[in-house]
Amino acid sequence: MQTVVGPVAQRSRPVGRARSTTADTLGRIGLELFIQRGFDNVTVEDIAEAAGIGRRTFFRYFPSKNDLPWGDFDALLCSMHARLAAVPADIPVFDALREAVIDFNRFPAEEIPFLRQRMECLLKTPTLVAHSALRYRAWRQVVADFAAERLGVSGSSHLAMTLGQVCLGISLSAYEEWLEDERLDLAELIDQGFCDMRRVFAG
Amino acid sequence: MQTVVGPVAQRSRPVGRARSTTADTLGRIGLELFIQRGFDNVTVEDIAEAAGIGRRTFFRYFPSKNDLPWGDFDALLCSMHARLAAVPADIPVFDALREAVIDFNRFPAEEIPFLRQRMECLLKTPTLVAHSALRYRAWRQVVADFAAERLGVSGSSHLAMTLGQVCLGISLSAYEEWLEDERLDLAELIDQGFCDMRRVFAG
DNA sequence: ATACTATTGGCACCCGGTGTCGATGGAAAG
DNA sequence: CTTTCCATCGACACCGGGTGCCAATAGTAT
Repeated sequence: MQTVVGPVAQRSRPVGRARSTTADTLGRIGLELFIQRGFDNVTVEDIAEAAGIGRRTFFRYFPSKNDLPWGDFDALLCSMHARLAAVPADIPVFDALREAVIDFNRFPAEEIPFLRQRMECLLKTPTLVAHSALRYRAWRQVVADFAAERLGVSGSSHLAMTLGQVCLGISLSAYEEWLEDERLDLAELIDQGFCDMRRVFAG
Repeated sequence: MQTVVGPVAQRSRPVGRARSTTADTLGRIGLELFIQRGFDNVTVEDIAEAAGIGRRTFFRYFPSKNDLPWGDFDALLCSMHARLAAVPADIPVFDALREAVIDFNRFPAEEIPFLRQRMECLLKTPTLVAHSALRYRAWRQVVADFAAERLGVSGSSHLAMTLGQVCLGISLSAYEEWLEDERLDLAELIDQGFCDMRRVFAG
């Protein structure tokens, strides 16, 4: 289940022709174009041309045009996994999830403007909204596995999977709200989402 | 935001050439093929041929191949809206949502086998999982609008949108579990999802 | 018979994505 | 320096989904 890499992963073996670019630079070039012209108004050929490579080669760095904006999703998954693992064992599950999700979505101030653009692209382009559903699946599983362990159930149990779905829902809702107003703070919105759900669900 | 219709909607005006099929029959023919051969192994041309129409005409009944399996989604939306409206005003929001979501997903026994096949197709075909994300948006909004009214906030407020996301998450999780075991009851799974979330979130 | 009109379906075309295969260019071995 | 090796590259052909265009079709109304 590889996300983004480049031909045959990055073995440091220096044999064969050198790669002509990296997934990272290709990703930046593509995202730049998406932000400027809109995802649907940029063809893969446009990106390839801007990067000075062939159209065919693009698909050796990204499995699809849709996969470009998320970049290295596996890294995000690892990040989320790490946040969850870092939560002390004596914290209740609700708080553990809340803390981890908030922490996962904390970014240094200088990255915020770029994050806004990236998420604007990801959450307002129908094609990408759809495609992202496939990526979210893996993220939910990371949450589900954690919740399962804490609650003493299987990682594929209904309870664990539902918690994964709910955490994702709270995150997405926070992002959508966040995109509506420059002044809002993402972490606060996520926290508010968790607390709102606690309030409504507790009656 | 039309989903499925057919050329120029169904005005009963009997002028011009008669339509050669309906979205409903076309949908049944297509779904049958998807279930038999798998979504990715059926081309639009296959469906058109099986229905005795041209490929071009298919796209006048469904905006895309992906839209076929959901059928008349607007009808589902209306159904969900009706369930929510039918819940007495003195019921707490949590219970109102739970009741409505459960009721929305209640089907007569004879439809269950077919529903299983349809949902199997919708939830296990990556292309359709992705595309469905676009449809879910409208469903969540129906939930959000209801929650907003009950809670005295705007339909686009963060709280209302989050409740929409969470209800959807609980539903999807229940469906995935349901598909794993023939003997499970969908309504019970959804109920369990709501109660589990109440339990975990209340601490 | 004629006029009118919505639907149809064929055609050309765009774009994303894939299989194939020869060309490329760089490191290591002779 | 030349040869060998080989991963990457890029061109080409091809497939399938989706769209604009337009003439042909098949009904009703006059």
